[in-house]
Amino acid sequence: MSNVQSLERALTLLNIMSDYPDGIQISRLAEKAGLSKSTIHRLLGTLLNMKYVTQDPKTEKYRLGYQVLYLSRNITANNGLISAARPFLEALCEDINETIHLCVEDNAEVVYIDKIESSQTIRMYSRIGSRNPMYCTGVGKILLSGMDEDEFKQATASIDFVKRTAKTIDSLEELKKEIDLVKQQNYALDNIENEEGIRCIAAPIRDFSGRIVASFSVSGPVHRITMERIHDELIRKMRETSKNISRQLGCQI
Amino acid sequence: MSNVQSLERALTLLNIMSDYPDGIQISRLAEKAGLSKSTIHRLLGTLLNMKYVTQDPKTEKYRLGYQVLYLSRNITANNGLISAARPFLEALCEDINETIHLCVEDNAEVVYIDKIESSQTIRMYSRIGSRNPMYCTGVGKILLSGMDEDEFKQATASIDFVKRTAKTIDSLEELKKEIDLVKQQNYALDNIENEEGIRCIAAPIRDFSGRIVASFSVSGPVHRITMERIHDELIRKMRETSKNISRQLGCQI
DNA sequence: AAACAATGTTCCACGATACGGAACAAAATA
DNA sequence: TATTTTGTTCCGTATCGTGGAACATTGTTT
Repeated sequence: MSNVQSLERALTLLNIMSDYPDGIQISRLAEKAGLSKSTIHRLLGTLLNMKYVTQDPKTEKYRLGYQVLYLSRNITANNGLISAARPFLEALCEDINETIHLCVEDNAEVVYIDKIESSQTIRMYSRIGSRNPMYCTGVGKILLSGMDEDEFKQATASIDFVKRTAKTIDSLEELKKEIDLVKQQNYALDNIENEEGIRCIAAPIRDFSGRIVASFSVSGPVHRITMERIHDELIRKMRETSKNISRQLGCQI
Repeated sequence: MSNVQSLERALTLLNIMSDYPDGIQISRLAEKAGLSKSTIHRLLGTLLNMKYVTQDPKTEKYRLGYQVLYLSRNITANNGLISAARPFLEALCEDINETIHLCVEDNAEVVYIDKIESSQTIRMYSRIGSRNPMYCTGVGKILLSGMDEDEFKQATASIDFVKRTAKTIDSLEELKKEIDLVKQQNYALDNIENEEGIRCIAAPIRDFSGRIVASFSVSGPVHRITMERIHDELIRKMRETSKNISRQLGCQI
């Protein structure tokens, strides 16, 4: 049940390195990872040979290698989705000028698989590939609302409800109620439930069979994403975009 | 000097999995990798825990996980090359208003590491991190032209020449001739050799030692990228930009 | 339905292999 | 020049990864 030690360590090194796009030296890596230099050195040797890491020819620091890009090129299970959705999300972004995220579910979490940035100076911090719980995000609620009973049970079985803000949902009963609401209105809010000062509205993306396969969201600071704006403008535009992308995927609704 | 066994094996599994975007089961992996099922199972366990791999909830097949996306996000972000080249490429794009790509070689393929989009409505489809063969692209020819004999041999040893269009180069002899030409003129064309209706011109980027470390290209539909325009305008402007970026990297030429 | 095949998972004893301290080399800093 | 920091190599040890075997589960064939 425990991890393969050397592998876990090496992957941790990759994770760390991804935070240092300009490279990082062995000693720092040793500190960060809490490992001896010789261990790091050995693991880096293999990572270098396998092209998962490169050594900057000038600074001699270690950086992630292009093999990682090579891998990511074929996470195409959702690549079709991403390229289908992008033009619509870009149009929406241009229209409302707020950050937009595209998400899918993975292991009962929300994963951000694409992102369109607004030109606003105050931007969301987020990162493609990063994760969030489902119970406190609009995109998560949407994905939950598309699940059948079994899937829902599994996805919510081991939730550790943490009150991230005053408004965070913190019980299963409450969550179930909320999801019922989401099913009715066909959009979901994260009304300052995940991060202080951030409000967010999300809508579903359905495939040919009508199943919800992804969700997208508009998020931003509460003073820009007001409840008025949501009702006057955003709900309508989200529905529009939701319908357009879903149609692109063959959804007949 | 030898690799950490378990790590090398696990990375090989990732490489294999990247060829199966819809997932692959343990037994197939065992075949492909020449390892026992139990070993694969154990390694996959750690890869799953670290989110480098996911298991498709329906088919139970294993696919690359989103952690790989997370990693790849920042590879391109601050590559010194990219940030050095970007302002020049942006200026060039603004000037000629066509899509521009920045590429490096990796594993005998061209990898697109940056892209500047024109405001034209008819755009190239491409994606950062995607790959193309070297023999049928302008950027590839440039990178080949910068290789010494050994490197060239290795990069061209296992080319599978596919006639993507009527004009695609489809033999090693022809390719060698073409590369000799490229060396002389210091730019390369993809004259509708990769994709129907698309023409492209590429130029090298050299580092402090004069070595070609990257290439960039202007591509677009043949009716905009005409041979006249190439000779009257583009060759000159590409040379200019090539020189400027290379100087930025310390190249003295 | 029964027999069979293929696949995924768990267990375990063995020994190969990954481990980290130490010692060394090289470079940066004082 | 002395001193600290960083990268690399070496090696004895015990830990950790290994693959076979046995079991469980599912799908296929007769």
